[in-house]
Amino acid sequence: MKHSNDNLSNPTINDIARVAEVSLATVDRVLNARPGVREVTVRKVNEAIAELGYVRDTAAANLARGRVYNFTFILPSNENEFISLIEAQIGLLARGMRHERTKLSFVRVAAFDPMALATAIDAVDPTQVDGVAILGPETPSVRDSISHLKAHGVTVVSLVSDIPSSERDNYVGVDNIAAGRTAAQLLGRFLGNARGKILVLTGSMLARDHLERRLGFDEVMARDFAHLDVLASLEGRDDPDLILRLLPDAFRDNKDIVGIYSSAAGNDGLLRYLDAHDVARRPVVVAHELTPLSRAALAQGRFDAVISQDAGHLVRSAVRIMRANSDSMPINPAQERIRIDIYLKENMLP
Amino acid sequence: MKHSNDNLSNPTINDIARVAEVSLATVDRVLNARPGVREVTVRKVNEAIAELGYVRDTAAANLARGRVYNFTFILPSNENEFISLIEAQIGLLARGMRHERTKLSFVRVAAFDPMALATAIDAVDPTQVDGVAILGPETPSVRDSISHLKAHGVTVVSLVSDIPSSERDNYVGVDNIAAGRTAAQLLGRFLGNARGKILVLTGSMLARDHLERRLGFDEVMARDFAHLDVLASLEGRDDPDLILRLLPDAFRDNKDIVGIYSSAAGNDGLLRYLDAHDVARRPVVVAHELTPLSRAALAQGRFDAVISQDAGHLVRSAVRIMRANSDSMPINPAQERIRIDIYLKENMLP
DNA sequence: GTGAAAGCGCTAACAA
DNA sequence: TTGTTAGCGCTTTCAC
Repeated sequence: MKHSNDNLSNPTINDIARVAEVSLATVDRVLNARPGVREVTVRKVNEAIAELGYVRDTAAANLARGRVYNFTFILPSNENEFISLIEAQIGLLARGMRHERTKLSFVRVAAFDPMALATAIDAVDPTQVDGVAILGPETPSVRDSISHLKAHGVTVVSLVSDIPSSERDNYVGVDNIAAGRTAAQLLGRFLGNARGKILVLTGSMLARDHLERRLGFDEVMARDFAHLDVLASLEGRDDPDLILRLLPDAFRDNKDIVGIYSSAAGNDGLLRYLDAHDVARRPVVVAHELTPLSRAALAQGRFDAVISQDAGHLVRSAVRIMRANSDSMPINPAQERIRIDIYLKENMLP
Repeated sequence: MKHSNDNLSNPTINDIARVAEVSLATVDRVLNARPGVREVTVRKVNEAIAELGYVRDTAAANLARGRVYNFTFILPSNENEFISLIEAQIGLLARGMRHERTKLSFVRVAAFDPMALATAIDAVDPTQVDGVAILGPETPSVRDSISHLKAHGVTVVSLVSDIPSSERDNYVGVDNIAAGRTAAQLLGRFLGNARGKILVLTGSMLARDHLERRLGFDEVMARDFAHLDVLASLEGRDDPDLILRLLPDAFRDNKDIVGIYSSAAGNDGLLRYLDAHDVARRPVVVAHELTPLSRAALAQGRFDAVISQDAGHLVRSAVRIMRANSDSMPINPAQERIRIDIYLKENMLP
């Protein structure tokens, strides 16, 4: 039982030109919506395109154009292993795509600082850049800057943390509400019938991804694990030192912490605290993003599970989407859906 | 702080020809290792290539060649939701790649039948096909058939279940030992301090993926959960009806089954049994592959976790690898590493 | 408004 | 053994 797909060669603009009885140049003008073609001619060409089922060969088009894609990532500049991972993947992909007419660059701006981010977005030169991927807070100023960019024909995607109220073309990242739900389910199940309090570490109330995680977390905690007492979020601003300073109070005020959900960055602070204060009954810890640090913590049993998203996939996906948008080509949503990865000590591999 | 990557235009064969003081045709001959070029000339050209850091523009090359890639998948023909998912992804990708000079087809052969598989591999016409992806058992006859294919210049990848003793170019699928370890960890943790027996359903002793999963599962069970009693594998041959017939005996002989690891296909049989025999204390169930059935079971709380691998990624990866191999181009191992996905009810999404 | 022709980077006859 | 030339599918001057 064989299934094959035998449409020998696809139609080219030559075929269109012949059927529509016009020249190559005219077909090209219609194809690229260039002005200066009579209505009638446009229709003739479009009919031929429909009739033959023509699809443009993007590779050939880019070759002829000498087109070069220019994409920029705007990332937070704080110390953050996960962001470093993304940065590394950008560099890696950039090397690989130098010979595919695609240039990647990145800028780092102060974290959780909407004005700095807006300024960075405004600094993008629409004549030089085809697409921008933004990782940052969702605020009116950021929305305005994105709007400005869009008005100048730049494609914009939000990365890791969505900015749905803006005119961004796509969001590249996990469903953070579902990620929070997953963390809750894992923590709840791993705790078995233990009772006590759950400490939640977050980054910033400005960060939509952090808020969404908390939302999903609370939902499942309330629904499936009502016997556990979830504390208010500790806002660590992704800063290990700040977290280290915040934790003593939290543990003094709450003697019976049985679980910790570290929903943002700065895990180093948490680990340092736990190591120093060898708590009698080690709490079950679920953290975010597989990085060298969380990987080690997982291996040593200091973290029980890590919810993550693949930095390589994130970057490749963002670039594929920006490229497709630049060419007004469709994307494959299944390929671009970033999965919520769950890592236990056993499946984190090399 | 901006990082950019400014090597304006890349060198072309024209540049090589000029530097090496030869014609375009000669450069092409060297590039494609065609015969009939003097040693000295070859060296001159290669030096120019190295000096200029030339990298061939594959898109342009394929355009000139009119090259069409032809890849075939050989899949088992039993009723199996996961295989159907793969098949669907092949169809989907085939449609998308019709305009990228890539043709995909598939054949289905009897499952767990090395001779049928070998026959199917032998039936591949090396003059028509550039690459073959094989999902099937690892036996001497299969190895020989693969060897024959390789000798005729066809690229071969193993899919889902590896065939490492063969000359296959790559394996596309998860690390099944790690998958088994993960299942054990999940099952063990979810069981808390419950005690009793663990039922393991497998497909066939011929299937390397099934064997590897069992291996990893036993390893972690013995190490971390020695208080649980893991039973011998029940060989269900991925057949729901067979599984349904096997289960009553298993449950009669073992009154205290607290956990089930369904490591292969045929989940429908397991679910039907569990529904019909409403066991007092529902065992914790970890199964493999996210399919419509296992998805529903997760949502309803009949499965506690599902270990999976993304069918779309599997197919895209196999095609990318076969394409790269056909062009003797490097692959990006990070992009091709198939992740062990863990699904709970909370993160399976649409 | 429309068309002819050159050319993007590479390959493949065919000559020499 | 090497070079010349046409052409893959598309874009882009520059004429008409």
